[in-house]
Amino acid sequence: MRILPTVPVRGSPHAALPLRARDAQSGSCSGCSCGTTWLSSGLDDGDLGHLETVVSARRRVARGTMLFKAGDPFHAVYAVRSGCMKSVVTRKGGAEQVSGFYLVGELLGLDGMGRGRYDCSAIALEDSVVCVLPFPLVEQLAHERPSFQHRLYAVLSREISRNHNVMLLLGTMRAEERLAAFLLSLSSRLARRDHSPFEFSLRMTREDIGSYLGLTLETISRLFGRFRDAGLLEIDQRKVRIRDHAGLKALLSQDEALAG
Amino acid sequence: MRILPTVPVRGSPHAALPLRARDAQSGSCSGCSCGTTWLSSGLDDGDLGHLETVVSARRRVARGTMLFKAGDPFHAVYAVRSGCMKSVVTRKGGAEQVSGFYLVGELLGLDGMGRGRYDCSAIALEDSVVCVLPFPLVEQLAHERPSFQHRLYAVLSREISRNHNVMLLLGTMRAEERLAAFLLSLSSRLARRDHSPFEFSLRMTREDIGSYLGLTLETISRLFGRFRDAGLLEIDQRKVRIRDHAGLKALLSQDEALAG
DNA sequence: CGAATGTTTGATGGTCATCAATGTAGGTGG
DNA sequence: CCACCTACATTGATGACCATCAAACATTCG
Repeated sequence: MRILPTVPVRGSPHAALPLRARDAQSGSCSGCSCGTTWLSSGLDDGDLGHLETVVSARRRVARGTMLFKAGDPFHAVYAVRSGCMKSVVTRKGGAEQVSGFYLVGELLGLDGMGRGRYDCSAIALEDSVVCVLPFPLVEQLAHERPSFQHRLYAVLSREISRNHNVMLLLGTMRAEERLAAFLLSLSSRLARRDHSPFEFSLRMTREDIGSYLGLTLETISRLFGRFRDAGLLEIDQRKVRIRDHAGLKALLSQDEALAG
Repeated sequence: MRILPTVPVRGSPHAALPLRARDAQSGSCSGCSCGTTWLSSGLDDGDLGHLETVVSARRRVARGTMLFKAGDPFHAVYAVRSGCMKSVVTRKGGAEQVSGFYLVGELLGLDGMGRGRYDCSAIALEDSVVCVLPFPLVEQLAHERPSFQHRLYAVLSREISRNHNVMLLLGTMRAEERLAAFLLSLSSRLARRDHSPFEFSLRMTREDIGSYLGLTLETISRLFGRFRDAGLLEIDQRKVRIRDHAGLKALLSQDEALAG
């Protein structure tokens, strides 16, 4: 196996966590569950064993700071180990949009593979820790383990599918439906991580949500109010409690309900 | 090399073109330039040589018919050899949206790798021919040729980047900007295929364009009128002639122009 | 040629952005 | 501990932008 190129630490001045680096190099990364979500389903244990050799280090990202910036050279993919991140695309004109939120166990930075440069910036929504997966190593491991390879294709492709859903959301849904879809998606993603699907805390601001959904922060705020009044959910600042899951779902297929 | 699994022909009843199948199996696919666009840049000739072994067949797709349907099992990726295709995502509610247009030389079907099923349908905008790239073979070739592998990652990742741009478009641009962006993108993609960037013919209806841009067909029609009146372009039905390329570009960075 | 499909153009209104003002949490230093 | 400050959230008033509905026109195709 080729020697690990030291991963250049970029972006935030906080740098990598040196205290865990030795663990990582020895292949332990104990307690790091980052692999179990994005590559595990469908993998046998043998493949998971190899994943550890890819996790070369972890890195702490303080709230509000950038893990990487659009235009930075692409060296690694990251898995969120704790905390929460957002990715932001920027237009030449200067307009920005949140292009995704990344919860514990989810992967970010995949978009950088194409040009060799990240095309969006990653910013921590709260103090977070990510696992660094240097791309040359990912590539090599993929080459050695066909099932890992397959899994990697799947991850990339699923990112494309996810984007299709966002395009549908932005292109065809009205504000209410967008927020309902967003909340349901968040809920199910959290549920996958042994979190309650009905009670959680938003890590992002109304503005972030609005940007992601193509709406303004005021509209988001009003919608939360409307949802509360309709008995769909309770909301206190960022604490959300879903009261009527079915009701939220019903918002999505409204047109069908009327048509049928 | 493993034996080529016969590619199951799905979707349209038109099936594969038998007359060229022999060519393809012998590895010639003469005149098929589909590979030269999506995998060529940056590849040496040696790799291109291998591409031919992947192109197992071509398939004719009549205007308005489906190459594959959302939910169909994923077996192959397709490269447009002639004609033009669109992809369509469908919501459970029934709402549809055009998620992309594919010109000669471009790849479609990548989104199917994740779940093993296509998550959008591909429909021909005019009588078209596609090259069939059976996925097991693509995978195998990628495994054998690291540079091909790399190229494949790049293609997938670039699709993600492309989607980010569409999300930006749908999330932050107003109708005028969206159409300008669309026309400029089309223009530059055609230019890459030795086509004139200033004079071309739209293969899709106003409704398709509207769906893709998150607008209605009437809005598209009105915008074309406005662009014509502003001297930005000439348009006669589907024939477009760009008269003021800079003017179109200016529409995109409008806010910046005002801010700066 | 007729029928189907796609396009243009007009009138009207809904949805959501914008502007503006007030209210609330969370952190910091006196 | 309180006062303060900053960031975030709520709520209201107004109108822009674009969807919707409707009708006439053009083009393509069988």
